[in-house]
Amino acid sequence: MKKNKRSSLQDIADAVGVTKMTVSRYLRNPEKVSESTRTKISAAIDTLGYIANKAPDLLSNAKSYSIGVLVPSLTNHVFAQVIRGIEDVTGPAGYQTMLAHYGYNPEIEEKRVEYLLSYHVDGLILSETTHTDRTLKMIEMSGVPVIEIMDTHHSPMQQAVGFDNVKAAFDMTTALLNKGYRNIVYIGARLDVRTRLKFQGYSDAMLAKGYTPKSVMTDQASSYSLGAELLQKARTDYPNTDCLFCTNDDLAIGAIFECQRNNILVPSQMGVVGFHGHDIGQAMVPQLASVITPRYQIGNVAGRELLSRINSDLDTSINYKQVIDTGYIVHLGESV
Amino acid sequence: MKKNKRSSLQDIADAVGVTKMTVSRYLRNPEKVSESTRTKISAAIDTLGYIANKAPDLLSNAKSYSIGVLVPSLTNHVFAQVIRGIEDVTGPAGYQTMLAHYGYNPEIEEKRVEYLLSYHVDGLILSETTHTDRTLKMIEMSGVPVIEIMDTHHSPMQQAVGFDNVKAAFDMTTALLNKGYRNIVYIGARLDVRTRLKFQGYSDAMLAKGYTPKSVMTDQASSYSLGAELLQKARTDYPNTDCLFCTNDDLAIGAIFECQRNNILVPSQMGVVGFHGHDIGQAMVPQLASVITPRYQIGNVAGRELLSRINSDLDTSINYKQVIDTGYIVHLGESV
DNA sequence: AGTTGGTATGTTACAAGTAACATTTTATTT
DNA sequence: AAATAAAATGTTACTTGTAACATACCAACT
Repeated sequence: MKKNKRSSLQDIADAVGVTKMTVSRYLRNPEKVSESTRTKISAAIDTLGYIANKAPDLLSNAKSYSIGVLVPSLTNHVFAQVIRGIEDVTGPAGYQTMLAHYGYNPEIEEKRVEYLLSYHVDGLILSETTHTDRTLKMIEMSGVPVIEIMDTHHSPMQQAVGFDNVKAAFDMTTALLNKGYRNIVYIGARLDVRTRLKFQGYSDAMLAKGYTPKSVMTDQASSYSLGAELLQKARTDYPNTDCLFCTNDDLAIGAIFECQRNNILVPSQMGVVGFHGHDIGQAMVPQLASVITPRYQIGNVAGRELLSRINSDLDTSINYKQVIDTGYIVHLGESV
Repeated sequence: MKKNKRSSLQDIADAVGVTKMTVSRYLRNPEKVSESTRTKISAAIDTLGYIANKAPDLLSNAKSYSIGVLVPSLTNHVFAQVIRGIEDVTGPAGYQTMLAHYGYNPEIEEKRVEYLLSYHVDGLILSETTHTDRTLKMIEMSGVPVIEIMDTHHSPMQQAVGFDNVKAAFDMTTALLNKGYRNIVYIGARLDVRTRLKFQGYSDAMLAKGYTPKSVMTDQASSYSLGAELLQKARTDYPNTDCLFCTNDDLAIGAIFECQRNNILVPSQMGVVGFHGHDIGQAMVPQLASVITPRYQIGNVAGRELLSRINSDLDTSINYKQVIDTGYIVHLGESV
């Protein structure tokens, strides 16, 4: 049994007894088609279940009204809010999001970018500042506007929206030192660029006040249970640890749970700090100290900027460098 | 300044001095092109940064090697694992995922389905069992295979992979009653189909043993803070509440935190149960009682089935009804 | 030299929809 | 009734890549 081919404009036209041009007009400017024809076409479309084909749009190089959004991971709660921020701007403007993820891997990112460009997305939002050479080349040649989100520490391809991870970690570490912590250990997982940047900020702050940076790092993916493990490792490696600066909230929360299981009082015996300020950390007891990052706003601004560049006549992809800093809030909560 | 148009096969051909057919051959069957031409084409492609255009694939009705995956929400952690399960099968087989979300709204789902079909996806995975008439029509006419995941309580369009939400809630409620709880209150948010199915299972179990179902419901989206609120509402509405059966882990965890803030002992003064068995609930203190659902496996099985139908010659979209039940585990943890 | 066979490359047609222009039909005016 | 304007519909050309067929070229053999 053969699959029933989906119906094209031609099929509708045949059913009604006009040319496909008339059907095309009906879809685009109904008022240019006579009342009687309109009724017949409408009925035929309902009966045959017509679905537009994107191919001609791509062919004629028209706008696809799609934007490509690349996030490293769907498990990472950070990006759900970023995406909401993007779509709250792009959706009402008639753009659909093509969402893909690449597991923090630049080679996979390259494949995803190629995929998105092969569908002629009108713009790209990337979550990384490091890319393969071919990724850079493809984007440059395609001429689509690109915005890199989350980190503004590096010089952007074209435009970046986010905050400075080094500075954020520096500020948080300084606040912890001011609170009296001295043996702060940095806890890192999935050694991606941002984890390294935060470690740098932490180290800078420690060294600035004459303390030694210490860290427990792994390339495993973050999880609550990993946070528990790394707390134990920190206490073994550095027995007088008085505070953990975790690269994200998941690790921090896992560490706090492990403290609870081992009757280590937080914050009096152990301070614990996360990064991003997720709901769960803010809802838990004790409330988690964290750097609260404006994820929704980052998405929102990125979406707005991207749209404005898509709708600009200028080729903004050439010789265009701009950084938009959305800031962050050092929030000390109850866990330090 | 005009945007630099992306290069086509024709541009490569012009640069080398052959026809685009030769370039096409180079990409598809390099051995059919002479050594010298091959070298020149390869160089030109590098220089011009050629990216394939998907349009001709769509036009010639060839397979797009894309599958559409529709999830209700990206915030809901349930689906991150489902997607991983899907892509672990479809990725190695050369399929890309077109991911979209619809905020639990059938009208938006309809738009997303239309969007995905306009890009000629080879198959669809939907997370819902209720759809608009037009959604059903479009899918039927397009002839693409569809799999509905998560719930198997309803009769599927074609094929469903998941578990029976009614039965799962019934089993959990029965386990709670066997443990001695009598005043179990059902806590529901975002009144989607699955929340209602679970409430039905809970009610059936309560009534079967002669107890009165009680519930606190809201159509707000789930969150940890909402769980805290609903705990308080349950205690106000039903002062002798001894256990909360929450429609998901987020609400349950929020409720437990609120108990901790109010010095209500869990489980001795209040049992709390969630649904889905997420990491966070399993890592926390006390470990959350929950119905552990095989989300990765659901995605995996759905992906496998979809691929097998895409690659089948038969038109499996007609007169095809199959339900694959992946089961679930009632896990009582430490919070009851 | 002429035939055969293989290799490399070219030509044409096609898929779906639309812009631009062309033609036909209908309505309105003189 | 003829002329004109306006409305409705049709025709052609174009976008990209590839299948199917056609041609050109060169080497090997009779």
